[in-house]
Amino acid sequence: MTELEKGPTGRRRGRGARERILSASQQLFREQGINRTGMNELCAAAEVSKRTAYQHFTGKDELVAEYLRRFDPSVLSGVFDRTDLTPRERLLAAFDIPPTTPLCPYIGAAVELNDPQHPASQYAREYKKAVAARLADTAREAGAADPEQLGEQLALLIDGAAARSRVLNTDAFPTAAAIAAVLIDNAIPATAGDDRQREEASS
Amino acid sequence: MTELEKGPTGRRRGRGARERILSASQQLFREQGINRTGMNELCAAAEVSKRTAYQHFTGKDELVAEYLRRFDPSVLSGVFDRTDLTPRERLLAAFDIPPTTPLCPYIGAAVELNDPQHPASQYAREYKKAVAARLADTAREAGAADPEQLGEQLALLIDGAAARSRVLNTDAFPTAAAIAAVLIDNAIPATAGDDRQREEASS
DNA sequence: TGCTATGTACACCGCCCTGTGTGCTTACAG
DNA sequence: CTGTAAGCACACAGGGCGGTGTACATAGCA
Repeated sequence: MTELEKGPTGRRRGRGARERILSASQQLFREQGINRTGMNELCAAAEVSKRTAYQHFTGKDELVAEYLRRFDPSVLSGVFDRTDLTPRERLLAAFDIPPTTPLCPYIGAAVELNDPQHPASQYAREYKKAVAARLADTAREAGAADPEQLGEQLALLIDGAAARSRVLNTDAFPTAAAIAAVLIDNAIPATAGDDRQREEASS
Repeated sequence: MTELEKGPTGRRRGRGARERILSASQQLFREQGINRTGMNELCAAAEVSKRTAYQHFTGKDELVAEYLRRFDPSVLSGVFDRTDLTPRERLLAAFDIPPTTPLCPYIGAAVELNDPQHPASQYAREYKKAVAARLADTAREAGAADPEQLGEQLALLIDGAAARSRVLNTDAFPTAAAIAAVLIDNAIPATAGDDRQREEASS
């Protein structure tokens, strides 16, 4: 999406089938899940010949891994890079995921693939660790006493909200945000150099 | 498992194929997931003829729903019924799920089936609500200011720990328990009639 | 203009899946 | 002992799946 993608050789000939394949993956894998989306269907949606798809990806497994790697982490990086917010606000903003996101695709992939060795599962693990690390960094910036712990806790809240939203078909992120607010206030010493306005989450 | 199961007619003839089928479901669906477990494999594991299986269940969907309905909620009821613990201890004990449980099967089913209308998905929703309700009851018993909110929050923590454990292949329940302790202490007024020993979770 | 990488169209393979049809055997109650 | 419900063995239908083979079309650079 961000930039016109080059083929495997890097010469960028043809008409960008690879991009269309990955774009269709984003939509279909998320809407229907990985296992319920066949390669035929995916290629039809991408308006790409099946043969072409298998010239770009050795198999569905590789495509799935690339799909996760390419997943636009709009929520993630979009929040952490905002300089208009204090660190504490950034931590809370991570829970503002309004209507979209049927389920964090990393959780979905881990469940559907059911194989920790699968490249996609490995990447999902890396991603989750990376999110926790960025949360920990921001927590440190916000002056948390134990930033690593707070980062891990907030990451768990995000995953909990995602999973619970999926099962119950409702938005659980407000609940998670309320918990996050409590944890953040508990973890940041009162003398931290941050604007500590106290906001109660009353639903 | 609890009681010898009767066939569809209730006469209990034969040699209890239905029980073996459900028992095998418990094992295989949990170990391998639902979609990755074929009926052939399942029947072989249950030492049951495929024909017999389809005489007990109209289809795999019905079997899956019954598998969830029959899932031994040892953690759930086992914890809530313990009278040797104070309400507060019972809330915390819900996070003592030591080694087992690859993933809460309800989350797994919701992800794998990807259909909110599926009977199993509907039951998963009911179950999750029931857990939150029992947590809320216990929270009320423990004297929480807003027991419904605390129940929902603790339920979210459990789901978060389950999901995160699955993706990262590590045990996230201690982290969730630490958060729970904070929430519980924050939600229960200091004057609540409960033993309030302060326990810090330092990992 | 031609060369080559890229993409196309579509039939096809082998596999595994859910689910059935059929005829036979066994357990158990009366 | 006998009738009947329960279970069994096994082949097979029908379909979707991931993936391939083949012959052909096109885009873009030299």
